[in-house]
Amino acid sequence: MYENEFDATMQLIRGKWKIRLIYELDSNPHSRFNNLQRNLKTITHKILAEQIQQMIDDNLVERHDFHEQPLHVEYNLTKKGKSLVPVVDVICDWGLENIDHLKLRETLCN
Amino acid sequence: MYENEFDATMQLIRGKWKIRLIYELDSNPHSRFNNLQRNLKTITHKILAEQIQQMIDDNLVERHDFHEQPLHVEYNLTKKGKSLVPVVDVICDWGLENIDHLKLRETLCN
DNA sequence: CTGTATCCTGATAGATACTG
DNA sequence: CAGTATCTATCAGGATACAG
Repeated sequence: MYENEFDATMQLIRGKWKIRLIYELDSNPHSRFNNLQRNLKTITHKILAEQIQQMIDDNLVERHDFHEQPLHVEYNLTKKGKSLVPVVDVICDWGLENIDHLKLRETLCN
Repeated sequence: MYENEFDATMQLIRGKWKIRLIYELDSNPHSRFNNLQRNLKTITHKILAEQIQQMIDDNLVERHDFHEQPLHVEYNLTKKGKSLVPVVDVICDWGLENIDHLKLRETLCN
């Protein structure tokens, strides 16, 4: 149960790393756990696992286990997850226009 | 200093009540403190003051003190604040399409 | 009417170590 | 390689009381 559509949507993307994950999985489909951790640089192992799990629960990400040894698991955006990309883009674009670039450590969106 | 444009923008709208405030001030300009508290129903006095103050600091809201007795203060969206309305709308719209309506306590956007 | 200070609680993130 | 468990730090939100 959510307050409203906004809160409901925000809960899906609020997490500190979730947008990064959306962009990451959007540009690099079939990413493996280690790939993601490497690309997100400062993210913690535990936090990555946590945020991915939430996104799976929210049906934003799907997990494909190859049942190989050593373990081989790949992650992808679901259709629902992909549909969030343009939403996130709008937020980024507003930021690009309205946030002082000197205050940005890095640029995420085009 | 922010991580990126997305984080920077999110910080402005992340607060639990900020979108409500944006919509509220957008549809009812020149709102007074009591008005806002009444319309947001379950918000706490202290939290309202806090979130408004942050939005003033972020240059999203402007405060007009009439210097009357008893105190008379009105709040408005700044130009920057108004420019966030379409961004927030996009988030709401995505929610309208993707969140089960049965799980929503109320509807915020058209 | 508007605003501030104190204290408390729950959620989120991170460091670290352990498991199959 | 992928995932879990424990413990800790931080912060946002809220209850309540006080102040100009």
